[in-house]
Amino acid sequence: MDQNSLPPIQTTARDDAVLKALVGFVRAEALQPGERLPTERILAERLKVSRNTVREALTRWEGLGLVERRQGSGTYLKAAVSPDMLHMPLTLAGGNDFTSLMQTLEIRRALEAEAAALCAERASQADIAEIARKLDIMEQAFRTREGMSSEEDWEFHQAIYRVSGNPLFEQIIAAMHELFHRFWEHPLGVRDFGHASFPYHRTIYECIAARDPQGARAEALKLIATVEDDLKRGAAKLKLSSQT
Amino acid sequence: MDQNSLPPIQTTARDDAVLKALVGFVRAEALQPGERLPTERILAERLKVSRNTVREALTRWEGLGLVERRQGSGTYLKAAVSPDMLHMPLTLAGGNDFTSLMQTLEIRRALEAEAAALCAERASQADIAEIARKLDIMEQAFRTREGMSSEEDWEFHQAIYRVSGNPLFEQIIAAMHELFHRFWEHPLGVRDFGHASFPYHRTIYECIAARDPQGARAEALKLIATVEDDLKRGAAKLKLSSQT
DNA sequence: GTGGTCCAATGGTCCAACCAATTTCTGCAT
DNA sequence: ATGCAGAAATTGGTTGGACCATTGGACCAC
Repeated sequence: MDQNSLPPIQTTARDDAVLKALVGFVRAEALQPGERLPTERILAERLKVSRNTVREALTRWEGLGLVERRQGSGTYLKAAVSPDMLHMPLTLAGGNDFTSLMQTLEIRRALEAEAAALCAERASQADIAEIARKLDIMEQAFRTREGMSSEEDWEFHQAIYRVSGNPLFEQIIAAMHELFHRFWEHPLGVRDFGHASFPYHRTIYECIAARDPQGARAEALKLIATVEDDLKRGAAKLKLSSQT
Repeated sequence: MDQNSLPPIQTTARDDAVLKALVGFVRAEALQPGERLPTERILAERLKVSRNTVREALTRWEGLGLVERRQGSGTYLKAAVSPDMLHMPLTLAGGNDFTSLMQTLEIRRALEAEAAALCAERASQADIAEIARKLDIMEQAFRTREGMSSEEDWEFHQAIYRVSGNPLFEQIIAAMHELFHRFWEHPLGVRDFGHASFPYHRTIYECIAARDPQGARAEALKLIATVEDDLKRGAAKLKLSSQT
């Protein structure tokens, strides 16, 4: 017997049902992000459930960033909803903590390499031209400002994720990038943070233009490795300075 | 008199305060994942807030995957908590269609390979023994039930993610695993789905036990490749059957 | 042991208020 | 009419109390 043939019975799932009904409502009314959805009291009455249950459901959506509640005003849609959304709550310990940054880099290393390889496989001529444009902008910003510009750098990488044909790359890395950003602004005392990664942007591009997935993957790995080195240097420096 | 002994009345953000207090409690008691935390009624009484407020707070933690509630039993810690956790709730508009599943597989391929490699680098003897145990259970389930058991298979992979030392692997892949589960409920007519992946579980383990990161990475890639093939076969079959 | 029954503990839901922030309306002075 | 301060209505946030459904252990008869 296959235990999968006996799915666990589910007698109650009130708040889940509320959310499902709410998805249906949003679609039926074609609600756009920013619009207000019915008050908790109305929802409770219409769905024939307690207001508490409605609140628990909305609390879940609020935690997922799908909705925003304003006391005295109402509850507002914050993002598009669809019947089969995939929720990926990521939690990592510590903010500027070295370990968590290193952990995000391990994830990014895996995804960046894969995205670069896929990009090299799938890029059209137009895609390659677009990436070249972002690369030029980044390189020019690097020369005029004499240092890595996180803004233009990010644009370049995003172009690669987009061309990879898989939107998940951009979304996942974007979530972690946000975390990285605050720290990027004021690096850990490493003056030329990210400097070493500069040349690899062009080598990645050249591999993509040459339709060389393995090369693109290798160059992406080298790029992340330089960032990891910078991070380790910064951590060592920080450790020294905190030893009074 | 110590003014710290006066519980400051925050007019707003009650449930946030509850979570902060809960973080303090978990650290003070050194609660490990899997352990039970106080009942809602006790928390409400101790923190001098309503039980509903406690519930809203716990609902948020449940949504973040930090905690699991079992009716009639209690609320259990599911992950380590720290005062300065960073949450990145990421919701993706997915679907049960072939394309979405393929996209999640591309992400999983990247992460699975990296996790296997890191695991091979970092595994202690105890870790290796634990993975061997999960592997045995899985192989036995395979033989007795003559087919891949998603439950035991998942346990094996989770063990690898855990040993990798980076909780993000488990978190991200777990979210995508959930999506796959839905799909498994509605099988695409491929009877022996996942069958081909079976032998690679042992080869991955052997590479890990031999502390061979590159080998582990290669075997993990082969495993994912078999799943991709199964998926493609299922999609082709579905396409045929839908052509009336 | 095995299988039942009972019972206390616990999360899930409900109700009916009241509080706090916000928005809307009202009415008066200009 | 206009502007604006204050009242009133609206809405999310909180409270306390009650009951239901599930769980898991204790106890008992067989």
